[in-house]
Amino acid sequence: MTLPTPDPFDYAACLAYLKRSDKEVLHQVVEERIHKLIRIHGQDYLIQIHQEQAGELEIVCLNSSVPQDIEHHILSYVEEWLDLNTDIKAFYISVAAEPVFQPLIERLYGLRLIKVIDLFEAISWAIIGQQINLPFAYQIKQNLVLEYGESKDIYGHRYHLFPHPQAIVDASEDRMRELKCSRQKIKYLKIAAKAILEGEISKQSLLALGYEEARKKLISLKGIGNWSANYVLMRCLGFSEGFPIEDAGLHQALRLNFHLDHKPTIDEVRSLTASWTQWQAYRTFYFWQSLS
DNA sequence: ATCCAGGCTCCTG
DNA sequence: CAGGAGCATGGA
Repeated sequence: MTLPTPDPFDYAACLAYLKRSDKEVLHQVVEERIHKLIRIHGQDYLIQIHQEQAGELEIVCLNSSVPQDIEHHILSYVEEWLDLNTDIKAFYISVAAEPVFQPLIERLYGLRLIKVIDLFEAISWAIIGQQINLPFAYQIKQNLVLEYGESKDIYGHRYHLFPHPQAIVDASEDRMRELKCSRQKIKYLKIAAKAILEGEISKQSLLALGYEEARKKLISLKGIGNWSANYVLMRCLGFSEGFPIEDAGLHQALRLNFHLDHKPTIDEVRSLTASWTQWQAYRTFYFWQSLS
């Protein structure tokens, strides 16, 4: 299968983002090729993504043949994952008058906002990441995936899916504590898992609500505050207004790019980002990338 | 050692 | 309603 890529699109920048933790177990990058196990209609496909030539991605399924009617599901998955349908030139135009973005755009030109497709994974990742450093968050996520996620052995390598919500609902608290989740995180993860199982929230229903109502709906879950809600809105649901303004990484990036001598207070953050009235998600993502 | 991490809830005054 | 404690662990 081949997938045409939009202009601009920087495959190397995607790879750099996807490779940012060696504790990532839900995909791997091997010699410029991305490998990921995805489940479609209960069937597992190990897909490999590679850019053979500019302007298109080659997608191969490594573990089975792909039925005709599944092909477009896989292509849609990759399109959404790598955010190929967003007009990022419009983003560049929108920030053209703001000097702080010029070096970022130059350096990250063609970088797209990599998504987390699965809603439960996105919410869980937000909960896991609350108030701890990123390496530790990756450690916890890896622990949970290895303990509760389904996996498949293919050609001598083990590929994992993020845990199904039911597996987290059923999980013992003691075991989750051993896997480095705090008592709070355990409670919040179980609440989110239950909400998804019971259909109280779903990707489709949140998308239909629109940004502001979806934000409120997410915050109505215990353990999901403004930061987590906006994180999910930007990384999973694709809302361009998604803006986790309380984010510690964003604050560091603001300090760096605005050459401040201290980490900005929340009021200073609001002031520095007062002009961010559109493309908040991409602005945040590019600021995050400026740190690495 | 002390402080801060891709925060949130709950409790105070 | 603003402000602060507590949560839990790891890295700088």
